[in-house]
Amino acid sequence: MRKLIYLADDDENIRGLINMFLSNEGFEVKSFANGDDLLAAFLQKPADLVILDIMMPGTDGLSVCTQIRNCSNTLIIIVSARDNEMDRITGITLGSDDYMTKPFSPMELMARVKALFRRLELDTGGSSRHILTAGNLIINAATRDAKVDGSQFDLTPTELALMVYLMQNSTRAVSRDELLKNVWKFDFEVDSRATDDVVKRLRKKLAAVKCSAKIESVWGFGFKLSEGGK
Amino acid sequence: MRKLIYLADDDENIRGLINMFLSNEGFEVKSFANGDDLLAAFLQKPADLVILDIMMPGTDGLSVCTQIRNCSNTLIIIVSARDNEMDRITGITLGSDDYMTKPFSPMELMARVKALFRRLELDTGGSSRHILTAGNLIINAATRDAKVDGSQFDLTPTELALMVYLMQNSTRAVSRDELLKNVWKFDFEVDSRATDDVVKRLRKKLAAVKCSAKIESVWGFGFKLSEGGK
DNA sequence: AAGAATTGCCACAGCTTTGCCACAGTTTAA
DNA sequence: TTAAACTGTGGCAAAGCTGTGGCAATTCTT
Repeated sequence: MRKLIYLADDDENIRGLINMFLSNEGFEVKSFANGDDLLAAFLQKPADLVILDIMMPGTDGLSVCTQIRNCSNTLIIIVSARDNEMDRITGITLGSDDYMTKPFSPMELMARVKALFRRLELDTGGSSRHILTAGNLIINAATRDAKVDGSQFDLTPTELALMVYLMQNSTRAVSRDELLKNVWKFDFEVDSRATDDVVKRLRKKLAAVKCSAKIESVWGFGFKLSEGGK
Repeated sequence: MRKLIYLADDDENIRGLINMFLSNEGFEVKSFANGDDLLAAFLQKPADLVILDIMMPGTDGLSVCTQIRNCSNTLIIIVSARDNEMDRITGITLGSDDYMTKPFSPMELMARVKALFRRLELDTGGSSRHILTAGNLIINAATRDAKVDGSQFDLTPTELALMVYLMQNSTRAVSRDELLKNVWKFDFEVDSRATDDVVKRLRKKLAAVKCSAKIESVWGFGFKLSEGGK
């Protein structure tokens, strides 16, 4: 799906220029002459990325940045004619993801916009990445390699799949149902303790190789990976 | 958990400087005099963020960047003495998340490092809209995390469900019947003091972790959450 | 085809949760 | 003031959940 980008700058030439470059790259762009209009539009329909000039009539870019960040995770780039250390630092600290000073190269802006979307992709859709880590455990899902402290050990297909799923979702607890659905591909409701069995075997193997990562039980729910004390 | 940062630069002064600043901010830093050493260490134990100089003896920073990006999602910042548009653009395009030119302000580097971690956090952790708060209590219904003042504590399934319901309806008092119907899924009329029991245990747990939010009884009706404190 | 590996299931033991009870303390209403 | 209704508390036992070892069916290997 095409990414939607909002742009606020009081200089019409700059708006046109950036708009052109971004559109050429396949982005959907909406530009605004001031921050208030952008904010209003954003509250109506959030964009995937926002580019804000600091000095604008009405609410300044930094305030708009804070307000957007208060209610959204959207990517934000701040652009400013003022170039001193303090401005950059406050700009970034206030919640923007990048800060560029005018005059800037449109090409560099393009590169940075793409870098931000790439980062978003890596962080969220990251299933394309095959190397997973948890504590001293490294699993390469592509080559089916599992290593602890550099020494390799074996996992069966199911064990590997379960481990990979837990590692891909290591920030949260995963329910047994979710595992049965996504690792076992059972669409229907089943009452099975298959998950417990695989976890049982995984725990034994991980302990045998002194892996710092542990599979913890979440009572009445499922499991959660813990990296284990550093 | 402390973030691990790898840093490669052939200038010992710069290594020391950056190392000092990052350490002061609570990061765990390991610095290397060239890219090859860093890459070797990274393959052994991946870091959370990598800072690469471009011009170094041995493999240059850009190649190291590409190699790391090939096998990992780690955050990468490229730092270079060369400052022209083309360098910046290729640097960012090759897979780094940010590009800074020397000489740079250590404070700005700090700000950008933190911005990258913040983005990572936004993309992975806080992404879900299931975060509920009441006083100093934070419950993430999706990850089943319950925290008071940042320290996590455990809730049983029923306790969690009841707490979430109360927090979702924190503006009003909730009757016992409503709780039995929506949390216990009892369709029929029952005379049960199950709610009181769970509330009893919840109160004990909340008090044990010095939670400012309290479950208040509404006489002859049910319960109501109060944020407490302030 | 025989042997090995994998994997789901079972049964049992041990632990946690949770609803219930009895009783004491509190609030409401007559 | 008193009785009735309601809530807080500790204990308890049934129900539910998890860890474990063993086992059998299936699949993979040789």
